[in-house]
This record gives sequence, structure tokens and C-alpha cells, in this order.
Amino acid sequence: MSAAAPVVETRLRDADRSQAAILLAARDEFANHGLAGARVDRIAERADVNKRLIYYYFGSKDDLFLAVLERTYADIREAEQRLHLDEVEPVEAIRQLISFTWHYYLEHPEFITLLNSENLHRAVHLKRSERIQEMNSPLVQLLDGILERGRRQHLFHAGIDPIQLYISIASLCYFYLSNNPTLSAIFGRDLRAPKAMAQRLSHMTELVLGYVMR
Amino acid sequence: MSAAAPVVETRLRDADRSQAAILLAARDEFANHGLAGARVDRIAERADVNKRLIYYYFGSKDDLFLAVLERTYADIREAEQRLHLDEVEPVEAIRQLISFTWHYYLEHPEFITLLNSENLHRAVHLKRSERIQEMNSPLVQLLDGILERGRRQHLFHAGIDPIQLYISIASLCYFYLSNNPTLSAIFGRDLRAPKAMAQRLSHMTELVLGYVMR
Amino acid sequence: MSAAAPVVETRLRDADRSQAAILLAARDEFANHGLAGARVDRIAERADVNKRLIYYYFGSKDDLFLAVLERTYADIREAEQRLHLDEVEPVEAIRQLISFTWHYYLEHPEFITLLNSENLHRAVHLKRSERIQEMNSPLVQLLDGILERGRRQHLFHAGIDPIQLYISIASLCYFYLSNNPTLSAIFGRDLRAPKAMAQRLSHMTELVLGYVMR
Amino acid sequence: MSAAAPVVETRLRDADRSQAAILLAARDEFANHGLAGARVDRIAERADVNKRLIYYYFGSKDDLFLAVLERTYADIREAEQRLHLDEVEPVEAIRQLISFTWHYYLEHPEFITLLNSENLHRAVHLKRSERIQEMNSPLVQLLDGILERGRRQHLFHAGIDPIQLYISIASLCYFYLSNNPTLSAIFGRDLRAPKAMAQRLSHMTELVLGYVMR
DNA sequence: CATGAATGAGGTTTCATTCAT
DNA sequence: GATGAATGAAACCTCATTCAT
Repeated sequence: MSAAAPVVETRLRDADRSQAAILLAARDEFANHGLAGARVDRIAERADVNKRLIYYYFGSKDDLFLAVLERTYADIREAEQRLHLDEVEPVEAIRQLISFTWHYYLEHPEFITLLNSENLHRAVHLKRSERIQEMNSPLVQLLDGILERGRRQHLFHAGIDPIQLYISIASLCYFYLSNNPTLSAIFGRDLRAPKAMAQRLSHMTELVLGYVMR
Repeated sequence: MSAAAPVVETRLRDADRSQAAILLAARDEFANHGLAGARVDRIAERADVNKRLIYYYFGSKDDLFLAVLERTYADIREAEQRLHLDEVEPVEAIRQLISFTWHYYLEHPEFITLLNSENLHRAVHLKRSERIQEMNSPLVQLLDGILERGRRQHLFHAGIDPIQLYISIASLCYFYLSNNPTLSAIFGRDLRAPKAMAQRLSHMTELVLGYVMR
Repeated sequence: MSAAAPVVETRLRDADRSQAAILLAARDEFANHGLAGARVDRIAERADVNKRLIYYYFGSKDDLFLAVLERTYADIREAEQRLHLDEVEPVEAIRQLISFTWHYYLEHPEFITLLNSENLHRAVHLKRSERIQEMNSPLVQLLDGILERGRRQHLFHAGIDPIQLYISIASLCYFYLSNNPTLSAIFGRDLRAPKAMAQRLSHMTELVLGYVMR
Repeated sequence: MSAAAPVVETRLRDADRSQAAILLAARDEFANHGLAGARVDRIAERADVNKRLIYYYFGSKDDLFLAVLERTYADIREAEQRLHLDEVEPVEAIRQLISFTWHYYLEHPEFITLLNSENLHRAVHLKRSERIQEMNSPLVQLLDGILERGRRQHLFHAGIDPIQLYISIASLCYFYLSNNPTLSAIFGRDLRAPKAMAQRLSHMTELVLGYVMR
């Protein structure tokens, strides 16, 4: 009886391990080459599994891409929740949210390229997902709470749409990093230099706080 | 007006027409499918030319992509110059620049997807271009002029980096449109509704003017 | 009636049930898709058993196909024996045999497609079977008896080969049903209409009786 | 001017030659292995062309299969027309039609297996064909003419449906050859022996003439 | 200037089958 | 008796590119 349990455990762990390895390799491949440019062969190689196993677990390249996207959103939303911004003063909460978003994108360049790929495809994959909206609703609630508290403390002006605000924050962080290669090429300037990066963060913070605070 | 001249002219005009047709078809194809997803066959079909001709004129798929990018930048910078913002009052000039950028991206969705593709490839194509920097320098000069005038009239505060400002304006417009499909999918909200679009434009204008004006 | 016996019995019955389910599912799959087009995965799914079990019981896809064929022949020969044509007047026996063959093929379309598949493969599977000839010999004996009785009663002419006759009867019924799709397509006529079907049966009966009766 | 023509000719001839080679190789491959069992690789090899060329000319395996079917029907209908049965006495015409059908199937075993494959697929390919019905209508007209002449000469009885008759003739010839492998296996008799073959032809002729003649 | 024919390499996906318990 | 995990080979098909005029 006690002998049987580990057997099942091991099996499950192997299956899980294979799936996790595939998901990780797929994330990198899709992030680096886009959906069309990604190669299933390379994913199998990187994950060190048989190519057939990818289809066994995920069905198709497109389904695998959706699985990667879902995992990607789950990761960032989880990290956001770990900030516990609902326990932080409103102004500081906004400041931290900007900083977090900036550094998260910086440390997770795959987030940006995966989303770009999905947008190129007009979100056909995400639209098929049943979990994606509920995964993102806590974020809206969180922002709503911060804005409400700021308004009650007469720090923020009324009528700020949490989604518009979130999009603005994301815009400022995302575009600078996402379009860094072309911007650097057309302006002939190193936008990745430490000083430029630091300036960018304060610039964005000023911009946003200047708007939300009355 | 000899017999030979018109023939040559016609040929040249045909050649120009073919090249223009290819460039236009390629722009749409690359914009809709990305670099890897684009098909040379489809470009030939859409341009109504023989596939071989594409190679005759442009050498390779990658070179064609670069040609499309160069044309794309030339188009937006030309349109910007046509605004003659150097003859407009500073505050109004910023306002118009935001509005122009917003509407240009809106009417030229290919601009966004082409740039995303190029960024996915870390601007390898643009880096090879010899004309791209000089094509974009007038923009920096223009912005510099506006900011300088604003500062002299005590409307804007000092020390605003024109490139940082331009990136912020572009960010706010670009991201909202570029990431519209995924944002709509995760928030379950129609961000393309006319009211949402109008709100977005004033939101962005407030945000930017609130920052540059002292 | 010990405690162990029912367990074993249950197991055996489970085993039988599994085998029967596989055989049935395989028959449908092979009938609908041919040997090459059939999928072991689909058979397992339809039979609601693990794929591995198919190999456990039947060894390989080809062996499974042979098992299906043997079962198919056993079924039709059994049904024929149940007619007890040896107790029926010769003319009526022929009439009933035609009618039975026609209706059996009609109600067992899998019989036709399975045989077509096996013929495509030049009967390599059946040739390996040790039971197939003995399963079919009663049919020849039966026909022989009918023809002999008919001849003695001066109803049929002499020298009719029972196998040739059986093949003719089968031909007329089989081809009409087997090739119905292509015939309907090339003649643009619905050969499955009730009236057409009824006419076909009398046409065939006339044809055959017109030949055997002197 | 005279130099240009052969150039075009050669090109066309090469294209035609390639297509013809593919069609021939495909016919053999599909005939020997069925649609699902056929391999595009083998077709390319047998036709001595690049595999890609098959898709260049025929689009897909299924479209190629349809092309083969259309060619197959064209061939038999052409051969039938070459008999000029409209110039032959009615009874002799029927006799010749049976003999022709028998020998055509005998010399063109691919006709049988191709049709079986298409029937397995419920004629999905033929149903998409726009030419197939018109290709087969001359046959019905021919038969109609023979039956009408026979009736006017008081040789045949009235009310014989030409399509039913054609199906019966085809049945008798087709099934014997098509199902020869399984029939030989279950009856343990060599149905291909010259004597058996000759007997079969007269048996069929007797059967059919016994029916049509009053 | 223009083109129909052709290709080698490699793409995603599927297959019957086996492994390890 | 039964099963989830895994695989090598090969399937159909596509791709950017070149050949031969």
C-alpha cells in the first residue's frame, strides 16, 4: 500500500516535468522567433523531449502557444499580487506599480514579444481561452481600490478609469522596451544606458503622478 | 519624340509600377503576417507580378522587408513635416503632435505591426540601412524647436529631453492600438468603441501637457 | 461458489467484453476508413479501452484486421445457415438466396468495404487464416444440393457450377451497393431511392432464374 | 519568329510531360495502395519529378486523386466509343459490350481498385468534379440506342432500363475480378485459370442475353 | 522586362508501436 | 488485466529561391 503511492507519484511527476519543460522551452522559442518563426523541432530539442510528446500533451503548435500565453499572464498577475499594494498608501502604491511594471518587463522580455505575437494574430488564441478574463480581474479590482482610497484621502481626482490608467502605465513601460531596437536605430542613441533607463523611470513616474494627483 | 523614346519610357513606367505594386503588396503581407509568416507567393499574387520579379528587384525576402520599412518611416516623417508644427504655438503644437500621432497610427495599422516585427528581430534590418537615421533627424529638430520656444515663452519647464518626450507620446498612442486585441481579450471590454477612443485621446493629451507645462 | 471463483469469472467476462468491444470498434473503423486509413487510436477510443490492450489481445493492426475478417465471414455464413434452404423448394430457394444476399449486404455495409480492403491487399490476411475455407464450405454444399434437387425435378438445366452461380448472385447484389456512390455520381441518379431498390431486386431475380431454369 | 515557337513548344511539352508522368505514377500508386495507403513520395519517385512539383500542378493528394479518377473514366469511355457499337446489330452489340467490359477490367485492374477506393470515400472526390457526368452521358445514349433498335427489331423486350442493364453487365465482370483474391481464398479454387475465365465470359453472356431477348 | 517550371530543405503533424509499471 | 508516458519513422505539405528561357 505504501509502496504503490510513490509509483503513481513518480509517474505524475515525470509527466508534469515533461509538460513544464515543454512549456518553458516553448515560451523561449515563441518569444525569440514569434509564432510563425518558432520551430517545434527546436522546442523539442530544448525541452529534451521527443517531438511527438509535444503533440501528445498540447495538441498543436497553436494550442501550445495559448498554453504559453496563459502561463505568462498567470505569472505576472501572481507577481503583482505578491506586492500587496492593497496594504500600501495610494501614492506609494502607484509609484510601486509603475516601478514593478517597468522592472517586470525588463526582466521578462518574453512577456513583450509574446504579447506582440498574439496581437499580430488579433488575439485569436486568447479569445479561445476560458480562464484569461478571470485571471486578470484581480488586477482591475486592485487598481480600483487604490484609486478609491486615493480619492477618499483627497489625493487623487475623481473619475479616473482604472483600466485607462493601467493601460497608460503599461504603455510607457512597454513601448520603451518593446521598441528599443528600432528607436535606437532611428535615433542613433543607446536607450539602454543605465542613466537613460533611470531617467525613463522617473520621467514615467512624474508623468503618471502628475495626472492622478489633484 | 522618336519612336524609341516612348517605348523606353513605357518600360520604365512599367518597371516603376511593378516595384511600387510589389512594395505595397509586401507592406500589407508583412503587416498582416509578420516577417516569418509572410509569403513571397502571396506578395507576388497581390502585386500581380511574377514571383521571380520580386527577386529581380529586391534580391531577397529580407531585403524586401527592409525596403518596406524604409518606405514606412519615410511616409510618417513626410506626413509629420506637412503639419508645419514649427509655425504653430508650442502648446498647440504638442497637442497637434499627439493628435497626429494617434490618428496616424489609427489609419496606418501596418506601421505598428511592421515595427513590432522589426523589433522582434532586434532591428537587424534597420541597422543595415544607410538612410534611416537621416530620415528621422528632422523630427528631433522639430521637437527640439517646439520645446525651446515653449521654454522661452515660460510655458514649458526646462530640461525636457525631446526624444524622451517623443517616446512617451508614441508609447501612449502606440500601445493602446498595438495591444488592443489582447487588452480587449483580458479585460473583456471593447476598447475600440468611439467613446473609449475619444476618452483615450483627451486622457493622453492631459497626461502629456500636464507634464511639459510648468 | 467460493469467493475466488466469481472474481476470476468477472475478470474473464471483462476480458471477453474488452475483446468484443475492440472487435466491434475495429470492424467499424476498418469498414469506414479502409485498412490504411483506419487508426488504432480511434479504435481504442471507440472501444473505450486502452490502446495498449489492443496489442495485448491482437498483436498488431494487421492481425486485428484478420480477426475482423474472420468474424465477418462467420457472421454471414451463420445467417445463411439459419435460412435452412435445404428444406425449401429449389426455385424458391434460389429466390430466397438472392433476396437474403441483397438484404444482408444492404444491412451490413461493412461487409462490402471490409472485403474491398482485403481484395486491395490481394487477400494476404485471409490467406494466412486457417479457418476461412472450412467456414465457407457449407455454402458450396448447400448450393450444390439446391441445384441437384432442381435438376432432378427438371426445373434447372444441368451443368451449373454452384460457385459460378454464387458469384453471379453476389456480383449483382454487391456491385450495385458497393459502387453506389460512384454510379450515382457519374449517372446523376439516386440509385438508393426505394423504387429503384425494389426494381433492382426483381431485375436480379429475373436475370438469375431466367438462367438456371430451363 | 520561327525560332521562338519551338521554345514555347518545348516548355509546354515539358510541363505536359511532367503532369502526365505524375498522373500515371499516381494512378499506379493509388491503384495499388488505395488513397490512404498511397504515398506522395513514391509517386514523385516513380514519376521522376520533385515532390514539390506534384503540389505545384495538382494542389493536394486529394485533388491529384480526383484528377486520376477523371482520367480513368475518360479512358474507358473513349475506348467504348471506339467500338462504334451504334453501327453493330443489337444482339452482337450487347455481346461485344460484355466482352469489351470484361477484357477492359481484366487489362485495367487499376480501374477496379481506384473505383473501390472512391466508393470507400463515398465518392466525395467525384462529387466535386464538374466534368464527370458529361463524360459518362454518351454511354447511356449508346445503350439506349442499342436497346431501342433491338426492341424495334422484336429481338429485345420493352422497358429495359439502360442504366440497370449497364450496372448488371458491369457487376458480373467487375465483382469476379475485383473480389478474386478473397473468393479464391475462401473457395480454395483458382478462379484465374484460363478455362475458368473462358467459362465466366460465356456464363455472363448467357445470363444477360437470356434476360434482354424475348 | 518578364515568366512558367522546378527544387532541396525543412515545416507541422501523424502513425503504429513499445516502455515501465 | 490494464495503462499513461513516450518514441522513431515517416506522412503530407510549404517555403524561399533558382533555372532556363
